[in-house]
Amino acid sequence: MAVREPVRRLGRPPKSQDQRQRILREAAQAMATVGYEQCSLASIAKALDLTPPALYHYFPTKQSIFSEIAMTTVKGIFEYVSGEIDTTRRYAEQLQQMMLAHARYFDTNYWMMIATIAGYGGITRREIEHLDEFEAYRSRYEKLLLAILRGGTKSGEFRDIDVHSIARSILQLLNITRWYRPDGQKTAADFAAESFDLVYRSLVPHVVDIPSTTR
Amino acid sequence: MAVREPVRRLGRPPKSQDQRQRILREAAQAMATVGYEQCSLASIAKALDLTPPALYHYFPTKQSIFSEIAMTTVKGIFEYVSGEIDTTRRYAEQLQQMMLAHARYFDTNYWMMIATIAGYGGITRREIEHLDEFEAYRSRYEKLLLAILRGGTKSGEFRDIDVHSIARSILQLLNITRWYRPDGQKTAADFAAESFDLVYRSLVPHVVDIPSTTR
DNA sequence: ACTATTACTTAATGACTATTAAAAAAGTAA
DNA sequence: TTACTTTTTTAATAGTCATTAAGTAATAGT
Repeated sequence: MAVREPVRRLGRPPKSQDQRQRILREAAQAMATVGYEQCSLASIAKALDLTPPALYHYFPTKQSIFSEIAMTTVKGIFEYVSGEIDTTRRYAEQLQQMMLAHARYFDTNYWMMIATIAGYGGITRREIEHLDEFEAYRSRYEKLLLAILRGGTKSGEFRDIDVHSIARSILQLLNITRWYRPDGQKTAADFAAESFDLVYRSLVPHVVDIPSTTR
Repeated sequence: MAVREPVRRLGRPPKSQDQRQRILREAAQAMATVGYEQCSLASIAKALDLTPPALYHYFPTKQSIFSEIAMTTVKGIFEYVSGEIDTTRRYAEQLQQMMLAHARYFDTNYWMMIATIAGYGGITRREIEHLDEFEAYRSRYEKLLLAILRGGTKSGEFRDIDVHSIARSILQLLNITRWYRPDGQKTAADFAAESFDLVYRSLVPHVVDIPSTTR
């Protein structure tokens, strides 16, 4: 280990809550970048000019850091997006509002979102504290989307669709972790607008011949 | 360490190539299930009734096992899918052939596909041997899709689209690692058929009013 | 039966990691 | 200055993991 220069001492130490937030933000970026398992507490601590045990003053375990990131994110996106939908408007417009709001949250909470998706998603789910609460928010989020799709279908605004199938596709289109980069030309909202365009054109009731399956 | 019962000795040892394949298949499932970093050589070896160092008789490093999985997969899907496209047909049908073939490959090479996507994808790419060759296949695969979309656009079969945007969306829809489970009701081909329906309806040239953006 | 080769084994190594223990430093309030 | 709390440190622990070293058993060719 290289010799460390004397640790920076501010005139007064930052308030506990500030430091907690700094740790969460740094951890989110680290976990998003290299994944939960690969991200060591040492790397997080180093980025904050701390030593690993210092983190234990704020969080009991590494897992609890991730849990807080995931819970904050799933709760945050649900509350933000549901607040952005104007239920007095047409369903198509509600769907647009939802997709764009989702993308805006993605834009402004990029690392937290990626860390959550990367850490939570995948095939086998890691042990997450408050997993049931997490799932509950996720489920409510999906119901929000399903309600819009059902409404539009019943009112005749959309063609007769399998709402679960379409909802799955929409969520898949919105989770653009593979393509979106925060330093790229397009914002997540740009991608979402394209996705909405794709979906909306497909939902409009029109008789269309599908090529016969050639399996 | 628990005492191990005497190691099983087959009448004759399996041929080298068979054992290599067994290792690759077992490793793919392990990596797909828990992720590359979390999957230990010990767990792979144990599932094959071997000890970890035995794997080094067939592969020089853990990374090389993943590399072979990833290369086999990306090469395999490209060759299979490109062979399934009948370029004498209409572009819509070619697109359908491509999407369904992709899904069929997904169905029959499930663990390899998931291991490849999970291990390769994500934000930061791990060091992969022959990364350039891997990328080349991936790029050719995307070009296959772009060619179909461009053809359909120029021939007037599709409306005037941003082919890159649509291609991105289609690939996003096809990589259904979040929803598809091999033990579920629907096959990957079922999901792909739904996705094709969604995309195709959207590509058909029709003037459609998009709700005014409410950003 | 002898030899070379293949396919493994046991045992050890070194690196890394989350976490704990105990103490030092810094800040606050009297 | 003194006592107390908060924050962070150094040092140690216990575990896991990929990888290496060196030897052993089984097989095939002669």
